Amino acid sequence: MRVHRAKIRTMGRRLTLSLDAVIVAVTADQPRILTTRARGSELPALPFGPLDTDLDPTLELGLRRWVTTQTGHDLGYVEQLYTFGDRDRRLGASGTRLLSIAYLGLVKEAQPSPGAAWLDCYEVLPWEDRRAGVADLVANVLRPALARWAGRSAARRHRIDANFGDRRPWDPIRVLERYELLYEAQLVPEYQRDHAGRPDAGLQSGTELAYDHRRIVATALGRLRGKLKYRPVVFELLPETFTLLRLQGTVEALTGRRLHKQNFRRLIALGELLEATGTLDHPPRGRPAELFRFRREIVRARVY
Amino acid sequence: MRVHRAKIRTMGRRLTLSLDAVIVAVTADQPRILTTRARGSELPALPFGPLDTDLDPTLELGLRRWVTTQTGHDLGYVEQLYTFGDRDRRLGASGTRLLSIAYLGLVKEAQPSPGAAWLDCYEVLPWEDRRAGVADLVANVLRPALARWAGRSAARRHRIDANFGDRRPWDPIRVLERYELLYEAQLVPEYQRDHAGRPDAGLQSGTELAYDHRRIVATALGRLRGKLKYRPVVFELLPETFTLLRLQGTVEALTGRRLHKQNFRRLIALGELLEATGTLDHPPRGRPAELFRFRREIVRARVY
DNA sequence: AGAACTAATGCTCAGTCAGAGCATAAATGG
DNA sequence: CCATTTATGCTCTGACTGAGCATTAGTTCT
Repeated sequence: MRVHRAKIRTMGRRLTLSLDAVIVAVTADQPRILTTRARGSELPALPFGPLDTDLDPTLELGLRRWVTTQTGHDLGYVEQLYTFGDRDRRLGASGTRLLSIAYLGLVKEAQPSPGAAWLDCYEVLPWEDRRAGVADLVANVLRPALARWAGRSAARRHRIDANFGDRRPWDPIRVLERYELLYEAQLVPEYQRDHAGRPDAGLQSGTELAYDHRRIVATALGRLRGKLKYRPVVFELLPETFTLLRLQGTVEALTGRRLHKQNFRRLIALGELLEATGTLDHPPRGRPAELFRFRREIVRARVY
Repeated sequence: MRVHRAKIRTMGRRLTLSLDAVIVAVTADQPRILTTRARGSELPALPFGPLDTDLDPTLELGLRRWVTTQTGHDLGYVEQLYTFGDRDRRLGASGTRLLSIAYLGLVKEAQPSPGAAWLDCYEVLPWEDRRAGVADLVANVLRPALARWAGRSAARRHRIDANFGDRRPWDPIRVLERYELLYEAQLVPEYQRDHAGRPDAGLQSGTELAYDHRRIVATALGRLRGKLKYRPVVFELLPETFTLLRLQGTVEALTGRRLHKQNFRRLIALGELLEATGTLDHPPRGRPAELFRFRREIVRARVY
């Protein structure tokens, strides 16, 4: 099979087109993303593939095709995220300008795939996990560093307060905004983009990804958190049957927040999206929980 | 100035890259979009321009550049919408495959521009305007036609009910879903895409746009309606000072729904986004209203 | 000046929903 | 039987929303 890699040509200068994938799974109440070791780079990178103009009638089908062939994963839910095309984006050290159409894909299981590895989402964006309260990283590292960056600027202080302050309720959706603030404050470096300087030495603000892939992951997480509220996409990440606790744990993993158990169940009961199977799940200890199934036939608005 | 049009080349086959713009203004409580008469086509089309890989460091700046030079409009708020790249998308009758990165742009005034014309948004998507209740078009034309299309299919009936039924509350956000349902039911034709047949003769379901531009407009309207809820983007469409009624009228124009006047003002009063100017607006008749100003310095969540 | 008109503005009330907590039931292993 | 673990039922409160009633403040017409 001959794959036709799309190339963009501009008066002799070339652009390369790629379909990037943020493939998300949740294992043991921990969101993970699929990464590859790009050749040449020591940093993990998102998997990407070319658009084959002959094989792929649509962009999304192109993405599904190469993800299936390259990683063996079958994407359930797929959604286009954003198209990245800044001039700084290049493939190699002196490669062509790179245009990436990024997609979010959800998969059920976290089987390891050859040449790829699952990376904990909150290793990449540690400040986004608030399940155990405000992370130490935020309180002890990021806030002081941000305050240093802000100096006397009222605008900067205000922005920091809006994004990382304790006074306002923390909005899980605003992943990208928080990331961009940290980026501007030079606390999260990006390949080829941090002309303004390297981050503070010794400042460990999460695992770095190749290129601007951490930014893409931030976009994906924000979008996914937004979708959760009004679309039943969690079930794409869960097996056929599951307990309510596991469902709650998965939602918590994605939103990065703890939920009130009883209220969560109340919400579930109100929407009629689940049906009990009658079977029980037997954990090593404690009272067994009933297994539920997602009623795919009901596609209703307002889920969670 | 030499403009470098980006071309995508794939093993000899070319793709063309374009930056499409849905430029929205609101005049007299009516949302409008900027359209051009594309050469060769008798249908109005969205304006689009090339990415100049030399001039444009980012895609968004590329869009801003050509919109400013071609239409004379200065875009305030700009947001990337979606990248369209289906195989069927072509420029001319036998042109190259077209990859379009679509943007939404908001402008304050609706000055006419040379070679372009403002087109009423609800001429393109008439079923989206519910300010005067459910439009006649929906009740008398679309619903019967959809029912005919559904036949005995329970799934289709269910989808119709979810999108155009009266039983559920109508969700302004879901513009694209409604459009896609109508498209599948062959009630809104798309250039080069409606292989399955032309729409019912005599069925007037809004003004047709060239290519799949009506779909892009639907994407834009849905996104804009979504943004309104949690970002103060309305003010990009309003002059420096405005009355509360005008603000409400603009929001109503965009969401396609009437709002309760007193409740709207209550909401405005709660968020502290506006400040009174002390000046009064003197309409031809009736009590004058106070003019307000958007406090740009406050960028808070949850607005209107 | 007074009436008619237009729109701004103030206030209340009921319903819905989210957050938080109290209490109890059911199953398991020791 | 008891401790442990988790499921499950129920209540209370405050915030917000949708809807309506009532009044006020300017303008224009007569």
